[in-house]
Amino acid sequence: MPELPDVEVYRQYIDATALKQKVKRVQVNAPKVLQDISAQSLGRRLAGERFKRTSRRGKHLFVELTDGSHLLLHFGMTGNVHYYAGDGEQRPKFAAVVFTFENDCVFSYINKRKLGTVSIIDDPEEFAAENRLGPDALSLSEQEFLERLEKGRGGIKAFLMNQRLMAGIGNEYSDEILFQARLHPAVGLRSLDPAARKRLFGALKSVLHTAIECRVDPEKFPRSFITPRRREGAPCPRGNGTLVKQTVAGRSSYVCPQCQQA
DNA sequence: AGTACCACCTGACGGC
DNA sequence: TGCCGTCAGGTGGTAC
Repeated sequence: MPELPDVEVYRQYIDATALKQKVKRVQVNAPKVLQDISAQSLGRRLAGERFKRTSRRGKHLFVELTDGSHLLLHFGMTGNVHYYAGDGEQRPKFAAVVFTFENDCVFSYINKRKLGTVSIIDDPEEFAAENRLGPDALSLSEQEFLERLEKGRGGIKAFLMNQRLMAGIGNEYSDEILFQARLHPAVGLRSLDPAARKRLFGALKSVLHTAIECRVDPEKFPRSFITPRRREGAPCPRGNGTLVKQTVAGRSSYVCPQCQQA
């Protein structure tokens, strides 16, 4: 799940729960997710620190600590977070890293497939530069977006998912954006006319904003979205036919052949 | 520069 | 019910 809207909702969730709490101890159940840090030193770095404030860039979530360093969370394909009272509720399944606070509440970084990342970094900006992460997709102006479009050469779906051009869009939301913009994912950037370019930018913003407003709950998504019915043979929300699945940019993609011409 | 493919991990699901 | 193959919303490396 975790693309930009999901990670934004996780961020808001942390703000509403674990923020300002002081860490008592850290338990690492899946050392695999730790990057450039041992379980022991993660615990040492965090003990006594508070979760001061959160930020996000694309699919990366940062929690600033009292000492100015940042806890970095990336969720891969199966990451999630959960906060609960330590005594009553039982530890969620697949809890990879568990943070216990002074108030005995628990913040859990969950990751079933362990493809995510937990680390401590000095500075998110520096991290983004080192990893060549593009600007957050929601902070991108139309002009910046169009400039990037003009420089690109490949297919439109690969463009949207390229984290170096803009950060945050993954497989699922790229399909939704392209459906809303009525563009086929395999269309080459250079064949897009100005109206299509503008439409794409509008769809990008509205899809991401809408998903966040709905707290990424597919049941709350507008009827016009394909995400809640993301499977082959599902009806096109515009009543134009049925969705088909095809591989584009190496990923499973769902398109309405009537609305989205190749 | 862009794409295609593999690897990383492990669970969920459908078919037999 | 049980086993097996297939697929999964991310990312990074490698090889064209």
